[in-house]
Amino acid sequence: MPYDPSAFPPFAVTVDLVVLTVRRHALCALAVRRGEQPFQGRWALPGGFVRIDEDLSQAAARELEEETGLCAHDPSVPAQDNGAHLEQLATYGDPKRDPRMRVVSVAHLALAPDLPAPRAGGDANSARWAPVEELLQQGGYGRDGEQAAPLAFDHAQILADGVERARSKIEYSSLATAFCPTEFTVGELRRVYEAVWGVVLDPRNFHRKVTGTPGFLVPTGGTTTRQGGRPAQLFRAGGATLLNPPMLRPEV
Amino acid sequence: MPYDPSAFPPFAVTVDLVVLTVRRHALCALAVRRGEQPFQGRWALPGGFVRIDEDLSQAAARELEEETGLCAHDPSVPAQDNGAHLEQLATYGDPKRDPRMRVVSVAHLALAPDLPAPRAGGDANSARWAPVEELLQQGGYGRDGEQAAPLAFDHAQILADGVERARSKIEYSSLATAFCPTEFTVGELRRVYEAVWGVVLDPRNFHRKVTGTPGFLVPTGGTTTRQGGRPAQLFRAGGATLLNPPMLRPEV
DNA sequence: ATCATAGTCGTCTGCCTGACGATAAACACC
DNA sequence: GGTGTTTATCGTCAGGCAGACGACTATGAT
Repeated sequence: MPYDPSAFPPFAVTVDLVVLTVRRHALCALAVRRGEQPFQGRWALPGGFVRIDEDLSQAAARELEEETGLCAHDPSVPAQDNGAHLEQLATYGDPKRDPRMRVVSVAHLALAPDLPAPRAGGDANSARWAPVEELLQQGGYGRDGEQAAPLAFDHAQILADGVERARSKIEYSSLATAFCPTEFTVGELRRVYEAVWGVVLDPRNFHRKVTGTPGFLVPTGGTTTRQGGRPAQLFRAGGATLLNPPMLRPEV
Repeated sequence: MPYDPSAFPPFAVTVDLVVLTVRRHALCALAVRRGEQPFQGRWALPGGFVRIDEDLSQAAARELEEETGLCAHDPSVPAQDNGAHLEQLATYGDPKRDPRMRVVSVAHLALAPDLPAPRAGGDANSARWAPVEELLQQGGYGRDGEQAAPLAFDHAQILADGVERARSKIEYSSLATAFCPTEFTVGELRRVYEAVWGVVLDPRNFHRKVTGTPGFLVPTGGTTTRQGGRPAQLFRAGGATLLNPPMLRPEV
């Protein structure tokens, strides 16, 4: 097929973000309220156009920083600053996914600790953390009795794919630590797994597993009682990124 | 950020294909020779522009059919026709990846059985199956003593990502059967694993594992001696797509 | 002082895997 | 027809790991 630079069909390319965190024992995602048509007033995933001189991961990091103030954490740099984990998720390009024009969206997945409060230009009403089940249930009712309209565009599918990626990835990688602050306890890490998977885990077997996996956790020497009860050892994420053998999700 | 439909930067969107098969005990990928600048005469992955009214997966299936005659196998349809497995891999959008213009490429991964001979408009010289190590080694020499120039664009990276995806995915899914004909023996399936992973597996433990995993293999009742030696039972791929527990790749 | 809460260490049992012996059924060759 | 070679298939055994669960420890609350 002969190549003609002027003949290619023009596309708009965007990045959409699935930003996940764990709050109050629930897996939550960042949602923003749309100010314009289409889907005006509906909740959507944060995102925006890729600039012409910008790499896809740069665009995703920029959008993440604009929406949350989080600094994207490059996976190739093991130094754990206060940044979030960011990785490409999948690309969505159905011709009818945006009624205005042909848009291809490269979705990214970000995992962040609980700390940050959402900010969207200072308008607290236009961005929020919402439990993923609330965002994904179609036609149900939200926490305040508000009608839970489905997410705009195909964002429900994107969110579902991102959640599934996160659920499976913490099985065989140390990525669950991305949901924790720099220093955390085994119990806090266990509550992350419980929230993401929606299950209850045995504290003793979990403790044996994570402390027995070399490179997963590094003790800092300190302890804390911020969860109540007996003081717990504080850990930092170790250098290992792949868990072998993996942490198995209980079946069904 | 106000939305202006005339203001978005225009991108070209393409699909590139990593088509893998197992031939002569080696994992091979489909490569096509470029007829135009840039990278004229170099080997590249097959691919092309996404049409304006076409979904990404449709475009990938169309390119796959054009290059190999293979019919894409929709993963949601368990009926195993003579089609290949096809899934989205990742999207590559470095601003400098194509010197001519801004191109975002949505790479797809296809797994096919050995049978098909490459065809690219009847020109046998412009398409071939090449062992992936040969395509990935930079500056080495190919089988015929031909200088093995690196693949065009960022296709070496795309191919490496596709190979790694295939290697890890056959661990926990039944996808290795996509490399086999409709009916196959346990030994043939084992040779697929050995070729993809580049290891040697114990035939006895492998046999126990795959025949003991419910839903993985369904005996057809027939036998064959096409591999020599004692007749082997013939199997078909079962309905199970996820292997639990997974098939573990030997370490190092 | 007592209780509730959370963390940590052990034990036991069953399952799975890796290593490897043994047997079975075809073909090639003499 | 024997003999060797090749591949398939079944069995055995020991070690590792996970699930179930008992026991003990160290804090704060009342």
